[in-house]
Amino acid sequence: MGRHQLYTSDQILDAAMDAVAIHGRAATLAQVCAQIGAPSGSIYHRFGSRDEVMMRLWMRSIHRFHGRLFEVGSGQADAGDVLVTMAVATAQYCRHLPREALSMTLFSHERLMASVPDHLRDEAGGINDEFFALLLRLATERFPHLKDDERLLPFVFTAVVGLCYGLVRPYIIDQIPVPEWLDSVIHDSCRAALAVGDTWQG
Amino acid sequence: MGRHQLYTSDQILDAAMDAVAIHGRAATLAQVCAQIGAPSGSIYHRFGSRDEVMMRLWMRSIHRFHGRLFEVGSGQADAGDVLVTMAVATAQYCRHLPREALSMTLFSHERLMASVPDHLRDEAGGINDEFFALLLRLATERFPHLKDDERLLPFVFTAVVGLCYGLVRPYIIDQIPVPEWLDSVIHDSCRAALAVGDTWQG
DNA sequence: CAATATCTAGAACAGGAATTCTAGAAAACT
DNA sequence: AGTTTTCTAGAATTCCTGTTCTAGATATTG
Repeated sequence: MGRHQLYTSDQILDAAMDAVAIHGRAATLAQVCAQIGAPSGSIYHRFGSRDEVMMRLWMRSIHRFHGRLFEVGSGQADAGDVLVTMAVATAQYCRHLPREALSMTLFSHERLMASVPDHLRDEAGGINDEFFALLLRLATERFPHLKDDERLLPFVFTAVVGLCYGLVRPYIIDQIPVPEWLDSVIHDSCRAALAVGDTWQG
Repeated sequence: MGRHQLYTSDQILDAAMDAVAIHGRAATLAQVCAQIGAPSGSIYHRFGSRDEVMMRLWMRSIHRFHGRLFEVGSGQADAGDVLVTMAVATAQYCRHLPREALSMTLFSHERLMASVPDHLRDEAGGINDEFFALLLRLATERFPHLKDDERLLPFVFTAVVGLCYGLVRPYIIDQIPVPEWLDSVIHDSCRAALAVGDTWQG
């Protein structure tokens, strides 16, 4: 019942993604509106605030990205190989979907939780849970001797996601194509980074 | 002649650095003023605009950082070792001076040049020149077979600065201490990243 | 000491952004 | 058809920020 939506939520988020690509992370709601040709009222009817629009965009990008990582990370190969493959896949994902990747750079998870609308706090806070669970499984398989070491998850996250994301980020921000040769750099440096864990005492 | 400065330019930039640490990169001039207890007029008497304050802060941080890298990079050791040492030194610099490091994240060099006050354009545009010259010297020494390859500088910059900076960045942004173990991760992964260049055709 | 230059002080101004509000259009339901 | 619900439309409002402006304080110069 009721009138059909002229602009779906996803279309609005797409517009926000475009606006961010053009005007940077400080993109204005007016700029989002201009991007899709919608009046501000329609957007406020769907989202509670500008912050919520940006937050929803960020969360959608993270979810899609995690979806891709799950595809890669669910393989049955050796855990070490899977981890390296995930790192390379991250680079490829960013190369193919640069605007999605750009949207992921909107917030840092920490600073985010400081100023979230309440009704999004839980959802935003737990956004990494599933992914971290997968990562922890692979990590303990790869580094059984660090099973109870609290550095394990931060370490593996850094070596796989952090390293790759850090290398790709400048290209994403400046909207320059991610060069192909970066893949082999990521592959080798990720493998080397993981190998550091082999020298640690359990 | 004239009255003494109650607030030096450096003090104002320090205040801006604090404001950014507290309120993020969108910190307001009013927040900068509050940080040092100065009225806006005093700041506008020294700097032409808010953008110029932030730009000057960014440039000061970059210069100080480059100064540190020059100390490390001017050693007489093997070029490959020097490059790896520079990467590790970057991490250590960020650990010891996290607010300086945070100020460096204010802009990307690309997006910067889009909206610089004219009288700062030259200075801002050439800020990396000296450092790139050093890097190019080390790069050609380490990879003589890539002397005329245009990928050389981007590649080495990525493997040394980009990789390290990418790994450290999340800690800097979230103002979490950079863990000690990151140094060995950076050391090994930087070395591995550089080794990729050995496989390239000149 | 007068004159001048430099800086501090903070009120006043202008513009823009987020948000709210009211009216109206379009579909679904009875 | 009439009623209700959901959404569009965009003008109006409020708040806040960057910037300007004028007055006054403090040092230097002759």
